[in-house]
Amino acid sequence: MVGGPIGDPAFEDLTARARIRDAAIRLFAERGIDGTTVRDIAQEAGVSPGLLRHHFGSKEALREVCDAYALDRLVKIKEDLVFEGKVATPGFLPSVHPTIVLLYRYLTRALLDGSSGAAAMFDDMVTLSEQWISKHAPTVTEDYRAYAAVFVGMQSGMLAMHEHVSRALGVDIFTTEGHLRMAGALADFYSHPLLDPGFVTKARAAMEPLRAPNPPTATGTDPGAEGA
Amino acid sequence: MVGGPIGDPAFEDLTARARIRDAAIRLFAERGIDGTTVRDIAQEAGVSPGLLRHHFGSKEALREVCDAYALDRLVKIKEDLVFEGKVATPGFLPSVHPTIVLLYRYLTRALLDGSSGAAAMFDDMVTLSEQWISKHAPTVTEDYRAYAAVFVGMQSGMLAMHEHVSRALGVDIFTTEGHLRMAGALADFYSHPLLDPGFVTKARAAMEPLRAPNPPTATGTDPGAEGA
DNA sequence: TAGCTCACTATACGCTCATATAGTGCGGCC
DNA sequence: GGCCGCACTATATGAGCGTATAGTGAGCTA
Repeated sequence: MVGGPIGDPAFEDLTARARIRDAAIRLFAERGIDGTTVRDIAQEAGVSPGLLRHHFGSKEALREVCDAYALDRLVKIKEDLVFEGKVATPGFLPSVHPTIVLLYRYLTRALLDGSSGAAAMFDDMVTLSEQWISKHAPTVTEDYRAYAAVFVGMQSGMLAMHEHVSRALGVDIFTTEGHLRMAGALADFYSHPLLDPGFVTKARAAMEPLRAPNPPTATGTDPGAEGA
Repeated sequence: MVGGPIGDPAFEDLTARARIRDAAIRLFAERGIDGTTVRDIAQEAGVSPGLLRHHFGSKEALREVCDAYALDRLVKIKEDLVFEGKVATPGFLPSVHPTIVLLYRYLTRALLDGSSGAAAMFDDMVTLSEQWISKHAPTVTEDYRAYAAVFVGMQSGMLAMHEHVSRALGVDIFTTEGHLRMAGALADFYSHPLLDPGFVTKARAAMEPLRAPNPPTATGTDPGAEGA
C-alpha cells in the first residue's frame, strides 16, 4: 500500500521525529531550504526547536534525512505503480497521488538548492531516459545523452517554474484540473514536431560557424577583475 | 577584461552606481537574492556597503533596478539581433553574446525568487509563443495557451537546471561548446516526435477518468485506481 | 579663501537565525 | 521504592544580516 506519513498522513499519532521530518519536507518544498527556519519547522510539527536538534543534530542533517527519505519514498511509490501496471511516464504521474506531487516539489527544490542526493537522482533519470530513448525511439536524435539531459532538465525545470506556468494557465498545475491541462499540452508536445526540418537545418547551419576554435567567449569567466 | 561592466559596454571607469548594479546582477544571477548579501555586492563592486544604500536606498530597491535594467537590456540586445537578421529562436541566442547568458541567468533567478517584473516577462513570452504557434504551427495542439505555457516553462526551467544539465552532459551549457550540444538536442526535440500517437491516445484515455468532479485533495481514500 | 555639496567610508544598531545548554517529567528496570 | 535514560521544553549565546548615522575629503562657486 502506498499509505504513509506524508501524503495520506492518516493520523496525528506519528512520532515527533516523523512529524518533524514531514513538516520539513513540506516547508522545504514550498519555501526552499534557506527560506525555512528551524522554528518554522518546529511550529509546523508542533514541537520545540530544541527537539529538532535533539533528533537530527542540525538543520543540514535534517535536510539530508529529508533528501534520503523523499528519494526512497518516491522510488517505492513508483515501484508500486509499475507493479500495478499503471502509466509510468513521469509527466503523467503527479495527478494520481498527492504524495507524489509533494515529493516532486521537494526534489525539484533540492535540485535548485544544490543537494547531492537530488543531483544523483537527476543523473539517474538522465541515464534511464537515455536508455529508454535508444531503445524505444532511436531515430529522434544522434546524441542520446544530450537529448536525455535536455529532456530531464526541461521536465524538472518546468516543475520548478510551476508557479509561472500555473499563472499563465489560470489554473494551478498541481490540482487535478490544472495537471490534466498541462499533461495534455505535454502530450501534444511529445507527439507532434513543432519545427519543420528545413528550419532546423537552416538553424544548424547558422550555428556551425561557432564551432570553430574562434573564441566567441574567450574571456569566459572573469580572469582577474574581482578581488576574491 | 570581463571584469568590466556587464556586457559590451567596456571599461572599469564606470560610475560606482553602475558597478554596484552590475555586481548585483552578477551575484544575484549566481547565488539568488537571499543568497547574496549587500556586503558581497559592495565587495564585488569595490565600494562600501554604505554607498549601496546611498545610491539605491535598500537591497530590495536595488533589486528592482536590476530587474528593470536586465529586462530592458535584454530587449534591446534582442532588437539588435533581429535587425541584424540573426536567428531569433530563443534557444539559439545565448551562444552569440555573453551578456545574454548573464541576463538570462539573472531573469531565471528572478523568476524563481519571485520578481513581478520577471513574472510579467514570462507572461509576455507565453503570449508571444501562443501567437507564434497559432500562426506558424497551428496543428500541433488544440490548446494553444497551455502549449505555450508549457513551452516557455520548459525552456526557462531548463535554464534554471543548467547546473544539472551541464553535469549530465559533461560540459557547461553556457560555454560555446556546451551550448551547441544542447542546442542540437533541442533542435532534435522540436523537430521529431518522441512518442507515437497511439501511446499518447492511450495515455489520454487513461487520464480521462480523473476529469470527473472528484475532490482533488480528498483525504483518507485513494482517488481510485487510475483506469487501465 | 570660505563655504557648500555630495560621493563615499567607518561604525553601530536592532533583529533573526542556527545552535547550544540547562532543566523537567515520565516510563522501564533492579 | 529509587534510580537511570530519554523525549521534550525553555532560554541563552553568538554570528551575520539589512539598515541607519556620523564623519571625511575632493571639487565646485563666488
